[in-house]
Amino acid sequence: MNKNPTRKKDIYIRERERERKREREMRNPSPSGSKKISTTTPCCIKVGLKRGPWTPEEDELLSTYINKEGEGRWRTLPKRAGLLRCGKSCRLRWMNYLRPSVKRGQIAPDEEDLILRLHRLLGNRWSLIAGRIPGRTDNEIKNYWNTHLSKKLISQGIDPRTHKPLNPNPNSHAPPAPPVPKPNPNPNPNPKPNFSLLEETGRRVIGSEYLVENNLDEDDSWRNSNGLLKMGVQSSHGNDRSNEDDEMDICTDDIFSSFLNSLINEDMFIQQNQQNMVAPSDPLVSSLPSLGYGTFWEATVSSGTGANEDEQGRFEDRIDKRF
DNA sequence: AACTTCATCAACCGCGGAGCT
DNA sequence: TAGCTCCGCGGTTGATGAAGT
Repeated sequence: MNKNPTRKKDIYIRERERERKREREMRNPSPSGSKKISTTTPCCIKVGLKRGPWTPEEDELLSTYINKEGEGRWRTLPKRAGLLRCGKSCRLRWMNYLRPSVKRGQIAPDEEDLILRLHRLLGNRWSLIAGRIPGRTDNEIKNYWNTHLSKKLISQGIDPRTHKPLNPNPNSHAPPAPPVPKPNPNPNPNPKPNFSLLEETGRRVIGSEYLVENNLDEDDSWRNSNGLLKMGVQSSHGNDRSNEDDEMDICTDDIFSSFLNSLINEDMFIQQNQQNMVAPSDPLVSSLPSLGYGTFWEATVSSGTGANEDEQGRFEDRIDKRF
C-alpha cells in the first residue's frame, strides 16, 4: 500500500507541516490559555519518546507495572514504569491489547449481529457498543465495522450510516431521509454498564413490558417536559455530569442498560415477527408494522423506513445528550 | 520472481468534557 | 469564572502481509 507516488508526496508534505507546527509550538508556546494548548502538552510532543509498534519488552514493563500499581495516572505512568512512551500510547496499548479481559480472535456471528443492532441504535458510538460486548474493544469494533460490516451492508444495498436502503424506490415521493445526527464526539466516557446483553438472564423483556415490570408509567416517569424520553446514566463517580435536569437521576446504569437491552430485544422480536409474516429483503431494513404495542417505544425502534423518523431523530438526539 | 494492489488493524492525532485550582 | 491538566473518544493513518498480475 501507499506505493502511489502522489500519495506518498502528500503524506510527506503533511508530515513536514506537522513537524514544523510542533517546532513552532515548542519555540513559541502560545501565551493564551486556549483549550487547544492542552493538546500540545509534553505528553503529545513526542520529544525522545518512542512511537510505533510495541515490543514484547515494553508490553512486559507496562503490564507488570499496571498489575502492581493499577491503571490510571496515564500521564506519569510511562516514567514510573520506565517506558519511553507517552501516556496516551500506554493507555491505548493496555486498553486494546494487554488488558486481561480483552478477547482475541474472530468476531463470532452473534457478536456481529449485536454490533449491527447496536450500531443501528447508537451510531458510531464505538465505546458504548464495545461496552456491551464483553472482551471487545472499541478500536476492534470500529475496525471490524470499517473493514467488514460496512462493506457487507453496502453489498446488501444498505447504507451503513443510516441502515436504510441505499437506493430507495425512485417512484416514492417521500422526502429524503433526514441526515443522521452527527454522533456526539464525546459521549459519556464512563458508561460502565453493569451487565451486558450477552450476560443477561435470557429473559426476553420488550420495552413496553419493561415499563410495567419496573412500575414505570410510560406516560409520565419516562418522559420529560418536552415529551421526550428521559435517558441517561448516573455518573460512575456518583454525581451526575449534568445538572440540566435533576429528573435524570431516576435513570440509573441498571435501568438504562435494561432499557437499551429492551430496545435491542424488541427490535429483534419485531424482525422475527416480520420474517414470519413477509420475508423482508433484509432483516436490518425492516420497518415496523403495527403490532399493537401502541407505546412510544415504537417510534424509537422503527427506524426502518421512516414511519416516524422525526421521533427517531429526537430519540437519537436524546441519546447523544445523555451518554 | 518482481511488482502492484488490496485488506487488515495497531497506533496515532486532535478534540472536547470533567475536574481541579 | 477562567485556565489548566488529564482522560477518553472517534476519525484517520500507515506498516504489514496476502493476493493478484
